[in-house]
Amino acid sequence: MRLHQNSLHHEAAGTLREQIFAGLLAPGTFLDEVALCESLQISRTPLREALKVLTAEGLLRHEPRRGCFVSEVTEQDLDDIFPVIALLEGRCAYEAARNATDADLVALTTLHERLSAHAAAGRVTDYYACNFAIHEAIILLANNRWLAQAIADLRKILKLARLQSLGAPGRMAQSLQEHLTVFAALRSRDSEGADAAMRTHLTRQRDALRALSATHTAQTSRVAA
Amino acid sequence: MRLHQNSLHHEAAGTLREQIFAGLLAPGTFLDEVALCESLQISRTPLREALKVLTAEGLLRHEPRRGCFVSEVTEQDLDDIFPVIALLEGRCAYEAARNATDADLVALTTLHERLSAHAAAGRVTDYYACNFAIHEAIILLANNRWLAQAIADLRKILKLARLQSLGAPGRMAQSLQEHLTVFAALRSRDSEGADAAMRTHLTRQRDALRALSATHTAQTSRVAA
DNA sequence: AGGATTTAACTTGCATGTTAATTCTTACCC
DNA sequence: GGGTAAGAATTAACATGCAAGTTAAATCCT
Repeated sequence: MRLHQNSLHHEAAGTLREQIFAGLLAPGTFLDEVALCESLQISRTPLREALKVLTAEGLLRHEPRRGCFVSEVTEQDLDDIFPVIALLEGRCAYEAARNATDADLVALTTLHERLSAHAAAGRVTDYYACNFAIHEAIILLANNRWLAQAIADLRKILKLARLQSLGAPGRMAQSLQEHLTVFAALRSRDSEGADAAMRTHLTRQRDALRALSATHTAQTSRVAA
Repeated sequence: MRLHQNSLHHEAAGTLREQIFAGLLAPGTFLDEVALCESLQISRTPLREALKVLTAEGLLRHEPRRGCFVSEVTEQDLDDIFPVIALLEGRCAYEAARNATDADLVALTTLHERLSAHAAAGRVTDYYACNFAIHEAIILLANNRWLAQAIADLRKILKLARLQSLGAPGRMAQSLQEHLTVFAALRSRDSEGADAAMRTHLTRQRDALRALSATHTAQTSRVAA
């Protein structure tokens, strides 16, 4: 009857993951099995298998005999995660500087031209997407499956937190400059420089975020007062 | 009737994980669901949930409509994983040098005394265990949940490969010296030095392993010839 | 009236039945 | 004799039913 190209639990895990990233399932919310079964139009078995997968990924937290809840990401988690990603993506930049072919550099040039254009025009969403593409490209150039995996695992948690650091005034321009510095190092095959520049970029990203959340909490407490 | 302290799928995942690490389920072997159900005395549902968890961890590989197989670790994987672990545990040593209290250093002193004794007496198994305890201690001292998680994820894959690098002649003595170098840096709060020493230690570990596998393949091919 | 205890509704967790896809076997045709 | 196609067996994937545990409300006792 039905074409089982991909298994249902795999599909379910995918859609739930997207819903979590989209904020439809916010951190802390309880996941009612039967309700999700109705919404996904599947039975409880594949759904429960999907929940196990997402729990193993760290997106959900499982309390025995209580059920699953969307994981919550604290500021402490961000303080822990960002330095690790900086280390790992720094390493990617290091390797990328050694591995990149001329064709790779041409492709990266195009991406950076687009990034500059988006920054100049103030297109935040496009900037996010292009920024993401550049990071992905550099990770691919590192050509290390497990390095990429480790980064992906941690970035999943960040995605769950739905950070929007570019909201800080001037952050997009600063981010662009950092990216151009990384790219300059890549072009001149300066692996150490690329490593350092990428670590700086991600450290600054965390700083921008922290500043933003500080002003935000200050605002909310001012409203509360 | 039965006390459901831990759920069955959780228990099953644990025992299967141990069986994989112990080599009872060797890389490449197919996991027959009904056979495992009999051996674990559980039904197919919790078993399948356990398989999903282990697949997410990377210990198993899942082929749609075919089933699960124990993951195989190639030399390429080792070449990819070791540098990443070196980076991450290096960072742990860096943080540990800054975080360790005097009491922590006393505990580490005891562990290193034991490590030296095991090395002097040639007790390989005890050396492994003590070596592992020291690595764990330093990871804990780094006090970064996600850094520890990333390391644990990668070490799981290494455990699956059942590496025994201490088989190389003189490796245990060399390993001991490297550990003592790391510890000296920790004691003098030299975070950069601790980082570098730990990275060196793990790089050498990979080298010892590569040399060992080279002699092994040379031997087997000699036998085959 | 306030607190403790019992009980009922609900939900998770496990077992088993059912379906459908893949693979292996076998027979048949070229 | 080799290759292909049809069919049978195997089994992964899904649905459903049942049992046990948790939560919360209602009743009873002090």
